[in-house]
Parts: sequence; structure tokens; C-alpha cells
Amino acid sequence: MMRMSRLTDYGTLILAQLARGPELSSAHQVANATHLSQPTVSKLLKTFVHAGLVVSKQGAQGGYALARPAVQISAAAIIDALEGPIAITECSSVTSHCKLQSNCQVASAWQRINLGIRHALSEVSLLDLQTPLELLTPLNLKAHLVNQASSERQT
Amino acid sequence: MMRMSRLTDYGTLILAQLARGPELSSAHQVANATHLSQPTVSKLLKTFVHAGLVVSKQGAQGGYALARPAVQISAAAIIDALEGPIAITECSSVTSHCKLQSNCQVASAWQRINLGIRHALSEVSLLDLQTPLELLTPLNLKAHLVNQASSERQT
DNA sequence: TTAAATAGTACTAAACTGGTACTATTTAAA
DNA sequence: TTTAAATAGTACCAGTTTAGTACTATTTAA
Repeated sequence: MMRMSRLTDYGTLILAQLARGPELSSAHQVANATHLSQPTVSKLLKTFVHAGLVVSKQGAQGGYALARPAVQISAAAIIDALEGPIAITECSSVTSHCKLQSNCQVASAWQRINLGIRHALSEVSLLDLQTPLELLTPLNLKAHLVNQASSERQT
Repeated sequence: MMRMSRLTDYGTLILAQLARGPELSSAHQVANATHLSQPTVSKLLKTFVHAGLVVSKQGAQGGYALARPAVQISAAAIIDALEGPIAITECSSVTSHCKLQSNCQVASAWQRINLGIRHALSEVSLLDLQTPLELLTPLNLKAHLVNQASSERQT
């Protein structure tokens, strides 16, 4: 069904909570606020630290915080952190080993679609994600695509 | 990695072959042309028949053909047929049972992204998919988004 | 020194995916 | 009428992935 994993969904909740919460939040606090289990929250926060989206402070009174403002964290970065680079087909990924590639008539188009989706996701920020629907401009997702189209036209 | 299943990838190859091949192609012929295994091709073709993308003729000299011109078969329809409706998060799907929904701060935004992706995929046809990259206009994926944006602005 | 945290690794049950096998049915042609 | 070439439908299984948990080590404020 072409979906991101449930953990990515959870991860977004966690990041949104970090954005909303106190400067430094413990995994425990985040778990309470999001109604997710503490082990799951810990696991995801560790991953985010690795990916550079979150910074941590160890020891008592330690915790986690966003590494940069919510507006600078894109949906694409979140998915990248938890699922690896976006690649809707085997051929779209960097480490592709598709045996059919030489015969494949359709690879380039899927790769193109992949780029479009990736671009769209990179234009949506965590701030957008936690903004209620009513306040979102309909253009967030689309504006860049116009830009992409026009910049491609120039090349 | 946010990818569609390998079978969907194969399915696209198969449909592209049907578009290219003789009016009526047997599963065997398609398998040969695409270098996929015959059972796999058969399975996918049956699914496409159910989905209404392909029509079949039974019996000797039978086979499969596209139900409508390639230009009228969208990437979204292909994914729908093989993976069910596109829904990048649990909440995006119609039959959602997400227990967190009442607390969820981000659902609407992912749903919005989902709509955008779906829309983009619905604008790309099988014909586009099998057209070599060089001949594709960069606008295929994006043009509608401009339209979508402007139509949403009006509502 | 202690307790509250994060860091890291490893494991397991459940679900999903891809592929295959088997039988039934249909139909053109001999 | 028979035969063979097809599709239709179902069910199964091995392999992989996913989600969740457990456990130990390390760090640091009090």
C-alpha cells in the first residue's frame, strides 16, 4: 500500500513533541506525552540522534532536544533517518542491484517520480506537520514543484 | 525506504509490454519479453484483470490486452491494483484503526502529503512510464499540482 | 556514591512478501 | 468429439522485514 513504516509515523509524533515540549525532554516524558511506549520512544530517539536530527544530553537530568528548529527539519529527513533514503523502486536506490535494468523500459520514469516525491517531502517541514490543517496553505506541497519544473526547463 | 513492492515494479513492466506487444499476448509471451518468470507474470496479470486494467480472453489462442489505451492508465491505478489504495500512513487509509488518532497532532498533514503524492501519481500514465527519459517533459509530474493548488485556492 | 538518564546491542514473535504448486475451467483447432 | 493451449482461482511455504522488548554499559547531576 505504499506506506512508510509505523515507526516513522511514531517518529514524527516524537519530533513534534520535542518541538512542543521543554528544551530538554527525557524519553520518559516524551513517551507520556505521545502515549507511545518508553522503549519504542527511546529506540527512535537514538536513531534520530544518529541521523543528526536530535541532540542528546546524557546522565541525570539529561534528555533530548531538536538539533535545529522544526522549520528546518523536513519530512524527507525524517523518513531518511528511519527508513533510509527514499526509493520507491529497487532501481531508484543508490545501491541498486536490479538484474533487469538492462532490459528495463520503465526505470527512468519511476526514478523521475521518485525525485518528485522526494522533492515534495523535502519541502514540508516538521513545523508544517504539526500545524493544524486549517492553517496550512495549500501551496506548501506544490510550490516547489513549480520551481522544480521551471528550473528543469532552464537546463 | 518507502518503496512500492517489487511486484508492482514487475507489474509495470508487464503492462508496458502489453502496450508494446500484439493485441493479445499470452502470459508466456509476456514472460519471455520481460524476462520474468511465467508464474509471476500470470499472477500479476490475473490481478490486473480483477482491477480492470487488463482484459483477458480464455482458452487456446487466448491472452491478455490492456483494457484501455496506455495513456489512460495511471501510475496510481497500477499501484492501487497491486498494493491497494495508496496510504503512506495508517491514518491515511480508509480503513484506519489508529488508536492514537485523537491525540495525533500530525495526521492531517501526512494525509495532505498523501493526497499530493497520489495526485502526482495519477497524472503519470503508463505511456509516460514507457517513454524514454529524454522525451519526457519535466512538467508531467508537476503541472497538475499547480492546478490542484489553484483549485484549492478557489474553494 | 547514587540514581536518573542515554548508548548500544541483540533477540524474538508476528506479519508481510515473493514465489510456486495445483486444480478447474474455457475455447480454438485438429 | 477430443485435445491442447490458455486463463481462473486457491492455497501454501520459505524468507525477509517489522515492531517490540530485554539487557548491559556508560554518563552525569545531585
